[in-house]
Amino acid sequence: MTGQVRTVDGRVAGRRGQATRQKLLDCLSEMLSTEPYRDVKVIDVARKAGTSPATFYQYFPDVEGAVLELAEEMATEGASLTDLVAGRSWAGKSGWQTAEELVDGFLGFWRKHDAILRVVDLGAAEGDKRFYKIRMKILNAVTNSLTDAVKELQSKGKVDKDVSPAAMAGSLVAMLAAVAAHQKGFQSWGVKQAELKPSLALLVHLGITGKKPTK
Amino acid sequence: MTGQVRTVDGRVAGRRGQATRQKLLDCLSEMLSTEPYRDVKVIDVARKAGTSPATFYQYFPDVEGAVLELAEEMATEGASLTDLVAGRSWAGKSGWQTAEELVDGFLGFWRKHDAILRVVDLGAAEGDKRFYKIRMKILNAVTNSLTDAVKELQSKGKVDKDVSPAAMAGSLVAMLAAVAAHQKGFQSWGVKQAELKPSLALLVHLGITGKKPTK
DNA sequence: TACTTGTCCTGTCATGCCGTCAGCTTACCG
DNA sequence: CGGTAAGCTGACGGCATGACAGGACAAGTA
Repeated sequence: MTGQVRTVDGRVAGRRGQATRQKLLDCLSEMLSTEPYRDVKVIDVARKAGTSPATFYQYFPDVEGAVLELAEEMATEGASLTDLVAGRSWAGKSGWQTAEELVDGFLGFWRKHDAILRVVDLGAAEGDKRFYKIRMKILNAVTNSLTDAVKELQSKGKVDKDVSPAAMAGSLVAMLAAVAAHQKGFQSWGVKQAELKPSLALLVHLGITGKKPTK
Repeated sequence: MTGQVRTVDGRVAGRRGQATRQKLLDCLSEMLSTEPYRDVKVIDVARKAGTSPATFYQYFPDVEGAVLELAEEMATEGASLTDLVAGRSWAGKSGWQTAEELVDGFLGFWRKHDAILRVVDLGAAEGDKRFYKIRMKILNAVTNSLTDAVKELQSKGKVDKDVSPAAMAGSLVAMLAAVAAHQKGFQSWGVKQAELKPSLALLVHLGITGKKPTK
């Protein structure tokens, strides 16, 4: 699927080249989690990786290009988020469990990749289609599954027909993403994770099934 | 409350100075809505305002400093968001109306200030306390009111005791903020505003009262 | 009108990052 | 051993940054 890794000027990267490239990505990733995106400079990344700026430009057009690469990587891993919803039951006790595990898995994924996700979020909000696409790729994994769940419940007459499945699923996923992005903020405000998760799970359950969960 | 406007080197700004300062802020605001935050340069803002970079540095320490100024301005205006919740009823039809108007007001405010809010969001997510404080100031207006609403309904026995009012309110507000921030994204994905708002209002109503609304 | 005072703006400069290129070193292969 | 392509870097013009000193300007005073 993905062709060979290539340098900006078209050469195919060999073993050594790929290693250098990866090292640059690793350093960039680390820098993103320790200082503002706006202040990340090519020269700093290069220095940290023990190489020169010119080398950086051999593998990436600019910082944004490298960030996109990191984001793609993460998005691929994010495909596994589908498993949090697909094929699960929303009835009775297992419905509550489904909601809880979805919240748990989502927050965990976000915490793991928070630095790069921040930048993706910004890019998407600024209207950059490339970032938006990546964001969709991650969120769609969950959104589509949730949309299907609502549709199915609707067809069984268990959920009001006037709810738009896509809009409901989208809203819930946006909520999860937002809370996940500001986890630290919530904490410093006095709201503990232990309280946050049940609220989120409750909202997810209410939104999908329209009913209070049986725990 | 706010003392006199001062330049970086301590002089008090007169009428002309304040006008220049404001013009710089206006131009910065406009630039933020037309290009990525990362690419906004002092020299561009100055050029746009018909002045020189040196003038910019007389009023602001850097771009971030100026953005903070814009954000403070907006936060002050955002205090009026409290009115969307304070003193409203959550019972019966008026409860549904409260939810609808909250969603409407919130999305409107966000759309009006989307450019600056993006940057505030990023700053907050990156852990910058100054931005986080501003974000709180805006969201708290709504969050606190919602928290009170939940507490009151709990005391009347209408809502389960095991729900944390703060966590629930915080989650809902985070959802509204997130959806608001990605309004354009939703649209381009095929979800229309007309479908989005009812879903959000429904979730708000469900979250606060625990019950389906009567429309 | 000429002078004074304080505000306001800009020309200029040292510094540092950006992005590119030519050219050197290294690795692989016949 | 020589050829070829990959891999890396020093160096350079260009531009943004941030500081300063000094000029332009408005308003009050004699």
